[in-house]
Amino acid sequence: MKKGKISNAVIRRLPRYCRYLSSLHREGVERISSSALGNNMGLTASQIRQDLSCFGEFGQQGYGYNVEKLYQEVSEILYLHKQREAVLIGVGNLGRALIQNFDFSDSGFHLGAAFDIDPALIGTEINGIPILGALALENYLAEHDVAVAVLTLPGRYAQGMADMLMDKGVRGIWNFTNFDFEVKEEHNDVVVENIHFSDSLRVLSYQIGE
Amino acid sequence: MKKGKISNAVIRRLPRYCRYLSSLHREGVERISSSALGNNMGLTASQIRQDLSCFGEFGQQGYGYNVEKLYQEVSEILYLHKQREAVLIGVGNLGRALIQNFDFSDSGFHLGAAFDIDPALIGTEINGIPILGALALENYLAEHDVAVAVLTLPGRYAQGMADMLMDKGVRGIWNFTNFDFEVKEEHNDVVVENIHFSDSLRVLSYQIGE
DNA sequence: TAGATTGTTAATCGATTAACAATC
DNA sequence: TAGATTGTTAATCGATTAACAATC
Repeated sequence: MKKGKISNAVIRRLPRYCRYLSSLHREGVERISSSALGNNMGLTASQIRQDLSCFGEFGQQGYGYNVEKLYQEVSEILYLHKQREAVLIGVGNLGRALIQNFDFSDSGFHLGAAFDIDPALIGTEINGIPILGALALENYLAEHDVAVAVLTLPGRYAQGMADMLMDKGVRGIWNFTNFDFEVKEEHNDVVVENIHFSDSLRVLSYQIGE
Repeated sequence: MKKGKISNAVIRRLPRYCRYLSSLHREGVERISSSALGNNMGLTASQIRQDLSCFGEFGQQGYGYNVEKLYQEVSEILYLHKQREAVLIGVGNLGRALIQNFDFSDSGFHLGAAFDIDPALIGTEINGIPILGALALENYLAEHDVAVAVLTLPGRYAQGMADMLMDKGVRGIWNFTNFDFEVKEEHNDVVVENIHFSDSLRVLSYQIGE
């Protein structure tokens, strides 16, 4: 798996490849050409070959790609087979939805604990995940190698929480608050992935018009 | 507000401009130059001026942009002042989270009703929004001019539901299922905006590595 | 072998950045 | 007026598409 500098555009397509390949595999499809996959996904064959060639040579002339093998390759490129530690901060409706319905292990993470300030929640479990008090967080971070924190707390707490998490060595933040927090110079190796619901709906609003 | 063909890259930045301008306005900032805004947002001054010039001339030489005015302009470009009708389909954890916590009117929509198949939910209200039975949906769509449907149901129902919605004239679908449904040729004017949680976390997974 | 399809190099297209005359 | 900053045109950079020799 060679890696030069992979462009963001390519990286964002990888999870889609993953999903399509997985669904082809489930349907029992054994092999697929770049052009067939392109038709499926609304991409050009060229683009798919170009994308994949960033990471290696996974196909065979005259044959195409073995679906299962390519799926495995892309999964590994994305590190989906790992089990890095994650915590979730803010057990409101959205936090609870993620704890109950989202499969973290599918994306290479193990959700070890969730944190909240509500005394009624602290000490309980949801879907087998312990809910701990916010005061226990720093200690938890010191004792566990937490790679990623999921931020599902009210936006006004996002900056302070993010600062603390980064100071404590968290390497990635999956941010669901509607706030783009600042990342200090010293933490510019921390990866932030934002899911801004309202930005998404506003793009839809623009496109619908009227 | 002139509009040629606006690129997707530009459109996706508009909601961010909106958020930053709104926060500047709240902080009492009256005017801002493209370079100052660029520093704020991590963009170049050129890019900001280029982006805005797609829609008109909102600045003034030697002065910059009036924050409040520009905010209003961008809001209008995004149609945030409208109140188009929306429905939500699938009142699980995520659906409930959106109904309770998400401000649709902030993005130019009014959430008129939510739909589910759970008899325990049907007939109740959440946050003032009536929860109706799935069987009532077609009738509801016939009687209301529903612009957008929010899909928060299990992925296996996404395709069937999307087909029905598009047949009934819905113009946009905000898709939270982890499934990219097909859009029939006859509906290629329907706008689909996907929020794929797992794609997002997998990008984070890739970037974190190890 | 002939047909299919890859990986890669070259060509094109589009988006970002730089430069600058216009002007507040 | 002098300084600042716009909107826009031109230059650059990067990403997508096309072409094709290599080869299964």
